[in-house]
Amino acid sequence: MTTEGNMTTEGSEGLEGRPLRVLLADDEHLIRGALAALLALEDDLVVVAEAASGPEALAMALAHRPDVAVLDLQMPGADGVKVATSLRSELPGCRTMIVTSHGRPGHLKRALAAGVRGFVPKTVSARRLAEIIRTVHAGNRYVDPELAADAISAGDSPLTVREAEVLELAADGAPVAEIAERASLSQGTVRNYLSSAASKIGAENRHTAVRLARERGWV
Amino acid sequence: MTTEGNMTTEGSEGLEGRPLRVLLADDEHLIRGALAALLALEDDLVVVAEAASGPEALAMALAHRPDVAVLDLQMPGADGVKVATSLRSELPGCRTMIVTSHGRPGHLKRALAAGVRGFVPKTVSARRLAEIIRTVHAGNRYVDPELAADAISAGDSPLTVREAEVLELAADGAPVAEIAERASLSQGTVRNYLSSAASKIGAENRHTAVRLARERGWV
DNA sequence: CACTGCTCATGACGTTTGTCATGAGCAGTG
DNA sequence: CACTGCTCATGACAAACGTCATGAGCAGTG
Repeated sequence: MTTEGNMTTEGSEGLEGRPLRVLLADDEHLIRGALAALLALEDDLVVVAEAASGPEALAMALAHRPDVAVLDLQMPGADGVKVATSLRSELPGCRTMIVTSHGRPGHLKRALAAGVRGFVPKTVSARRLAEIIRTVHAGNRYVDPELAADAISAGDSPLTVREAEVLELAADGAPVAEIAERASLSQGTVRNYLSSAASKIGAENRHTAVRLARERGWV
Repeated sequence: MTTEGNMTTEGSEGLEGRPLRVLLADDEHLIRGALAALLALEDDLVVVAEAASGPEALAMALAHRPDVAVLDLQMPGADGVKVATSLRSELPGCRTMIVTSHGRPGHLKRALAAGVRGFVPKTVSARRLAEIIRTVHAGNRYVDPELAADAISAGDSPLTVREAEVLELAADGAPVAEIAERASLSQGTVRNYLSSAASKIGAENRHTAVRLARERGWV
């Protein structure tokens, strides 16, 4: 029922002698395999490589030189954006796009800065994903409207580099002393950064500040 | 390599006139659709319903009366375990199983207590998932070995009811005063509970305590 | 060059936590 | 019934934390 039949519309991109080569990177076997199966139904697409981690995705990309790399945002080793950044320099001809489960606004900015040309949540249908892959391959960009709206409403991070850095070190609930050591800063400085970051974010303490910054993709 | 070839052993369940009816619930369209496509390849399985949220899963189950409900752990509305609990009473003939992305040990216990008969991470292959669906339908249980090992090593929660309760209220970084108010306790009592919980868990402060308790599924 | 903003630091202050001792009331168990 | 363990509370003390004022060095901008 879910698979509407327009199987007849084959080779819409015209380059029938050279199908669009896709790399699939996602740490969840089940999803990756399922995705590969669905994309295989599109006859102008061919999945030439699969990867389950960031580094593996990179290696596979270099080995198989796909046209488009579809990267999961959260993967062990290196996340999708990091992989995209590496690919940009090491395999410039390869377009990159990110798929994500729970899209935080900030990641979109990071992704676009990394040269990613597509950014979609996993709530899209496979049919649509295939379309977007073609769009991206054609050199255009595609960003999920809802994700884009979120990113705009979340706005830019008001945090300075160090503030964000220190806040991130505070993420696991470590005491100031430990943060100071890990950041090679004095405890006083750490407290100052934490304090200003929290007040900028509008949080009462650093822990809620961390949470809010996470939600807005500022860390 | 992972797919050992026993394709020839078809119809192993014998009931060829009555294929195994499956309900699929996952909030991610892409994954759900892909999964449905993959399961459709197994000729003794048929996906009779799909749902994108907890309540929808419940409604769909009651409407289509599947043999097995495959539920994602994290869904909007009500999580997989809650749906399983409801199904247990409202549709006793339906076996339930949970698939999860990032399996926390504690969920397994909750799931088993809710009468769930299968618990697998999304890292399994579709072939294996199909096998497990059959296993579950046959009345047996299947729990991913790695997840089971994690659950065992994480052990039982050492926290008392109130300790866990207060810890949960502390989850979003709220100050003690707010926790006390929300729990209708004195601030001193809250601090005591927080303190004892943290020391039981082995954390230096309540924030890491919350994090660790979360990881172990104790909250 | 003056100006602004980020970085890093110190010292001081009051508040919030974590920790400990102590005790009362109230289940459930042997 | 004695015992144990959970619940809730209070008070007190030290340590950790948040906040503010202040200042030096250093990059980038107009």
